[in-house]
Amino acid sequence: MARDAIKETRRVQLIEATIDVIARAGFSDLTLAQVAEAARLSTGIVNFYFKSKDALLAATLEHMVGEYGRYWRANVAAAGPRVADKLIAMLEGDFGRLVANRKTVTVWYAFWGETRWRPDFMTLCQGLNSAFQAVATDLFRQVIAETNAAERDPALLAKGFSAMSDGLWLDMLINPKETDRETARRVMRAFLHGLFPSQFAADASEASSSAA
Amino acid sequence: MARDAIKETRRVQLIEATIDVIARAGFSDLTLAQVAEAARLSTGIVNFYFKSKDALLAATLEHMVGEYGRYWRANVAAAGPRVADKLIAMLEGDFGRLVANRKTVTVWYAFWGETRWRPDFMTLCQGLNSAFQAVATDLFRQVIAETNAAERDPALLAKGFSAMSDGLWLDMLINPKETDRETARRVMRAFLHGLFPSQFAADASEASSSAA
DNA sequence: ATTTTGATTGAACAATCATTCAATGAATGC
DNA sequence: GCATTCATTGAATGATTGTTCAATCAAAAT
Repeated sequence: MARDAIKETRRVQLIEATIDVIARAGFSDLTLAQVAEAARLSTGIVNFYFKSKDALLAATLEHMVGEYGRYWRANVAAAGPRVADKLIAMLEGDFGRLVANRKTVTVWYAFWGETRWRPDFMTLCQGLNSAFQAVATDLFRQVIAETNAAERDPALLAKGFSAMSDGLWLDMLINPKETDRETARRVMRAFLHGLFPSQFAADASEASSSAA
Repeated sequence: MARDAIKETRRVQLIEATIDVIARAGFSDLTLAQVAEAARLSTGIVNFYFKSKDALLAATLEHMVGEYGRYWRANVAAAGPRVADKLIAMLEGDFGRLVANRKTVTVWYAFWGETRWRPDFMTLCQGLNSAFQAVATDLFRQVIAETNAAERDPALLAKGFSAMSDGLWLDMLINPKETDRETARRVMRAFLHGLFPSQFAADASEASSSAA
């Protein structure tokens, strides 16, 4: 492999190994030896490519934030033509296979659990959250305008929308038997339909899970 | 102090010290020496009252689950007379000073971040979640009956309600300047009012925060 | 072909920390 | 009072692990 291509290859290789190890062993049991082994490299390698274990973890979160950010932005951009379709795209993205799988959600919650004590983590999460909510707020603003529902507050709705998504991920983690991707999608759609029945279709199968 | 009273006193003392240390240092930096110091006892003490560090952490989560469980059940029981008032009580409880403060929310997320790899944590969180959602489902069922909204699914609404609450806690952690207790309450009320305008009052100040 | 540069290894080091335990001291039972 | 029980201490231990670095190996440059 060419020398100048190696550096980035190794960085990504180690970051992906880190994600694997977090998913398998958790944050508090993660060791650099495990990361190196998952990357099929030797133990000293991490400190060659990253200043420290903390730096590796920060780079890993940065990687995840970047990937997720590109993902949902692309989803919104591709959706349409109605504004409601863009909000649906955000919802569907959040509960699509690519991100709403057990491994990815596990790792997100591992990072969120540690964010409080790592300013660099905090900054990354804030950026992600703010951007997501800002776009959602703008979309809700347009839906509100279209439905002449001026009494509704788009920022509050966006916050609730975003928060419900994160909370449902937790539910998927803790109660996987009761909350899967499809159920989570239905929950989100139920709220959107309830708030703006003219913009968001009722889920035909909505009432079918009320056996609980 | 009487000998038989000491055991329980020390247990609680150590558990509360553990909560303090988690809040201050985080899960991954928590050491038994710190816990002992916070409890103003000596280093060996934890292994006298708890089988291991893991056992201490499990007992700490159990303590928090117990306290929170008694708290929201008491709130629901005391609220009324309308069904809607009981749901409002759940919401107000979740964003009252006692639980929706920075320290408590921090520690909850620290535990959730680790839950995935600790079956005992998982079981405790599942029980809490299930009970909360079961009661919320029952309350939504009654609200649906009162409003002749048979097309609504109470279980889905309860899941969304509960998830939004957890997600807003995360927002309070990550973005404390944009999301405080009062904002979170408004978010929750906005959704309830939007879904069942006849049962949940519109927040007079709802539209005042849309400057963002 | 030879030299130089830089990636990679893995053993060694130093620090941290959960756990153990012999010693201490205070409360309880007699 | 005396003996006994048991809570508590804090130093010692052993295991784990992040980090360093001298040695090795392969690619690039001359």
